[in-house]
Amino acid sequence: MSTSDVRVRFPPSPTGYLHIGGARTAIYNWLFARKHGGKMVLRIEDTDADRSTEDSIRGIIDGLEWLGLDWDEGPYFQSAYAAEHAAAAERLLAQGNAYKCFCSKEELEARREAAVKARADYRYAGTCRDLSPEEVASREAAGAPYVIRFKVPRGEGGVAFKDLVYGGIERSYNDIEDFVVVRSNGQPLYLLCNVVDDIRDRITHVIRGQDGLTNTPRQILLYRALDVEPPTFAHMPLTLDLNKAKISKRSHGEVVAVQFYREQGFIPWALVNFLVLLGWSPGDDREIFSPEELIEAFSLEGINKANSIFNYRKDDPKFFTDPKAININAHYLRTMPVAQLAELVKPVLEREGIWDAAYEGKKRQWFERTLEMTRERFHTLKDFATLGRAWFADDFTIDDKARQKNLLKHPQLMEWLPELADRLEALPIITPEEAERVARELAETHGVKPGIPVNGARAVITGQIKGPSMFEVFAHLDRDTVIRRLRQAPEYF
RNA sequence: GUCCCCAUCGUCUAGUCAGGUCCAGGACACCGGCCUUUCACGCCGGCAACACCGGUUCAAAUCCGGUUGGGGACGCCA
Repeated sequence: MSTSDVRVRFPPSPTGYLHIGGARTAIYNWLFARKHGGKMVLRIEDTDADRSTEDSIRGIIDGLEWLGLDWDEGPYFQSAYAAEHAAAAERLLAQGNAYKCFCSKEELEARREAAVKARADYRYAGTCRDLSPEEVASREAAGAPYVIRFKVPRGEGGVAFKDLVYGGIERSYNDIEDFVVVRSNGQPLYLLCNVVDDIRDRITHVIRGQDGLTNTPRQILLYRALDVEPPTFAHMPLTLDLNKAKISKRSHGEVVAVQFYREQGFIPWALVNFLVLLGWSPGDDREIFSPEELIEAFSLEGINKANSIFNYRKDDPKFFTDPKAININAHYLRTMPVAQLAELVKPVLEREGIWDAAYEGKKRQWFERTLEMTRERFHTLKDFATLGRAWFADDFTIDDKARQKNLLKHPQLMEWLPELADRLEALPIITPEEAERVARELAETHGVKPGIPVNGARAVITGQIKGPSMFEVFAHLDRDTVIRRLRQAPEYF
């Protein structure tokens, strides 16, 4: 097989949002396709009609697009191929690979419950497996509803396959029950639809979560019955929470949704970079990858077999998601080309109503310099509009700690700060050097350490307790703004 | 309960397939120091793991068996 024959698929069911676990599956598929010059197919598994609305589909696609994961074909919709699914079921029936089962749902459920109660193993007993054609015909004629079950081989032997992550997997026939492929209402089930779709889409590699591992032997049986060579399988470990439970929106909330990261000011690629590391490693110490580097480094062999844990603590005051994710995002924030960062900050400021069109015009340089000065201590794009608000707008609020520690502690600042304003105003042009000189002179005049007036100025000018060198700030910010905010200092006391 | 899978620092992981170079390396988080007008960045240092028991071997995180623990599947969901 030439490498360009690789075809993978990402088949989400529409849920209205992209789950980070799903995103991780998409990422691995995408990387594998890109690495081998293959194609990725997006297929929406919308057979469950009540869950599939236009909005719920949109949510998935939005998430993928935001992450920058592109696909080569699709989106295809599973529901569009109902006729093919039904035809496959007919074929299985005609070939004797499947049979009609008239057992009632209630009856089966009762048996299952009894088995659970008796702590026994439950499996369909095969009651209808050997019904005579006459019997089948008469029940059908009587209008008895039936499902179609796959006829799993009986006796010795089993299904074996080589998983690209887990290695050899084997399951004996005896452990596989005659599973249902078509509902009593005539609708084929996922197991069959999925196989039929993968055959039609000529999928060569199925890369999916480990929760699909037990489906694989049954699906291989389906491939065989349909006389098609099964694809290669690669199952990836799951992502769990700190209690080793599956992460879900129901129990963990928005943190599991990709959209949440967009709202929180994540850089899309940073999230991809974080997610790919959750269960995969290049085999060396690298952790930060450009898309090209990641495609180059990626391989299914690097996927870990053990489940990984998404290190998220609900209500953690310091980290709103896995600390490593935030760290990686912060890394990109402070190292990416500033022009590129500007593109990402723009919508954030726009949303807050503090964007100035001149930032793309004559204030472009000033804007980019501002980003450079502030990004060192920010973690998300949102920080530019919150912690960094004073750089772009007058409606910032002063941090309480900054007010307590750098202002109220030194009541004389009520006079010193306006005095600093006077001294700065007297300068023909405020340079960092000149600003430092006048600030130090002022401190000396009053016999205090320079840090006192300087940090007081930081509080009233930036609203923060921390930030870049204030001498740089005096010179960088609009002269009138600096002087005005210093003169307003007494208002904070 | 049955079947399948897994097991290295708090978390993500390297090392396991080809046993010795590993009294186990990196990253995040945490703690300390340096730098500094502040904080961050950066740099330096610290804390911290081979689940347990047995076997094979001159030698085991690495191979084998068992135990324990965890996860997944067991739907007329996808």
